Amino acid sequence: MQNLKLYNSLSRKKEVFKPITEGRVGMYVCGPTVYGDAHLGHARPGITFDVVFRYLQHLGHKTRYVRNITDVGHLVNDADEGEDKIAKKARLDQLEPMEVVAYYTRSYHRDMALLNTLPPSIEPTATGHIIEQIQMIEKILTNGYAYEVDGNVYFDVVKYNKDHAYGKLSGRNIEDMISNTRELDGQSEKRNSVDFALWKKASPEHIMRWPSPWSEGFPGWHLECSAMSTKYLGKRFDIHGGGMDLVFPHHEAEIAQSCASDGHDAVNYWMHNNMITIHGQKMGKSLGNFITLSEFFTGEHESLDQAYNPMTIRFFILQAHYRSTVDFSNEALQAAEKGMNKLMTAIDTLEGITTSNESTLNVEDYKQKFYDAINDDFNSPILIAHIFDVVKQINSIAAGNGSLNKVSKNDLISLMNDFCFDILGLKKIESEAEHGLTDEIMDVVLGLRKRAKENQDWTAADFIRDELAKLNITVKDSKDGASWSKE
RNA sequence: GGUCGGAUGGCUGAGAGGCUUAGGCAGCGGUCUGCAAAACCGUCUACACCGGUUCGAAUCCGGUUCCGACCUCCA
Repeated sequence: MQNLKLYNSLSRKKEVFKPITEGRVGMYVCGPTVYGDAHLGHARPGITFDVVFRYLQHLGHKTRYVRNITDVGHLVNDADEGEDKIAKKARLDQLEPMEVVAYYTRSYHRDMALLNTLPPSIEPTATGHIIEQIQMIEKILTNGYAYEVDGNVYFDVVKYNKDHAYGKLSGRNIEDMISNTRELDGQSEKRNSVDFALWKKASPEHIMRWPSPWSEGFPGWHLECSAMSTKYLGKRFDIHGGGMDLVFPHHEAEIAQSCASDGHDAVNYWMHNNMITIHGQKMGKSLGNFITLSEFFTGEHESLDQAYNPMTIRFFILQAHYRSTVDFSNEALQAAEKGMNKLMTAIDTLEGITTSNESTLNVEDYKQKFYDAINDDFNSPILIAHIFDVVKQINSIAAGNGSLNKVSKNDLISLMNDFCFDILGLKKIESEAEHGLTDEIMDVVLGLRKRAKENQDWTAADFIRDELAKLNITVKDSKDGASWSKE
């Protein structure tokens, strides 16, 4: 049994992970608001928690991974009245709100699949859980931690803070917040500036609306995650994840809602991934400095020198620890691309190594190092460093400096498969458009070149290689003959 | 202003009191090769600044400067 430690944002310490129920893990991660194409920033939690999900399963935990799709409820700040982000986008595009939602949900799924993230076990939508949200509001009202004003329901943060600690996740105290929060128009009906909406009455022109005991309207910003995590994972569950930018107010509000409704915290471990930066600044929707994932995949963006394979993006993100920022640059991405190719080539090389009786490589040592790295709060950069030690060993052995016996070779293959493919979720970049005949044609071409070389006709041999290079086909000569690879 | 985090070699990114010169990319020298490519062997550049604690500090403490995140929607 492996001793997994993870950093809990709530305690600000690494803690040994212990599931509430032996052998089973519940994990909730905040998903996207589907009103635009996913950008590089969305890839971070997608990949971070994909590795968590994969590793928990690798350890034998039956894991339920819930990631929501927010298709209602977040308000745009520049609207006079709280206007729904998706409703606004819909009106701009002259579309039905659900049309916008469906379009961007598909786009998100496509990008996440290209990044080789496993689909979550359950992917609930906010609009599909209006009833659950209303029920939760009723419970909070009954418990006295919310109040209604003119069809709107607000969470009473000040009252809640008397009985529970509001702000414990983000390290804030309520007095500072009250004195620091500026008064905005239209908030006068709240008892305190720190209170937040659980239910909002829809203005006449507002498109997305549902009936409720208080008004025709829509649920507040933070409620969906509380309602849906409770529904699918229970009143107590193991891990809640999301981006660091959600710590306040979103996750703080979630804690308050759960506690106000059920009397205790719902989450045992809070995990937060850090941001991706560009020129040292957070890449984000509001700053407008984001590059979408599909732009990365096609290379169609003025800041990009080239197109990047989704696996390059994945590897790039995994080369940094999830709690550190990663700075985007073409240089960094190109370095990741080369490193990734080197790793994949070495895995192919390993399969082809001829075994001998002796083994100069101790697989168990590396196995232990691999597990130690991933167990230490998912330290993927350290894990990758160890993996590259193995890459070096593989290449050394292939070059004749060392040997591998049959058992070690098989162990090493399965170790590399487990960690590179199953846990880190990398996959080989499949060559595009296999026509079936390609291999045969290349055999003919390389056969011609071989004959030219035998005749010492270097001009012809180099011509063939150069022309193939123009098609992004690299020819490598070795003692056993020539091999080729695309891109 | 409040809360929190960061500053590491050409780039990127780990580490967190003494043996990691982490790792990747780039550079340099060599081996191999008809020449390349790949690979192998070897190798250079580092811990923002100033004090302090310690036998010993990139790592702990205090201060300084700079940067970032959150406090409005954000992954």
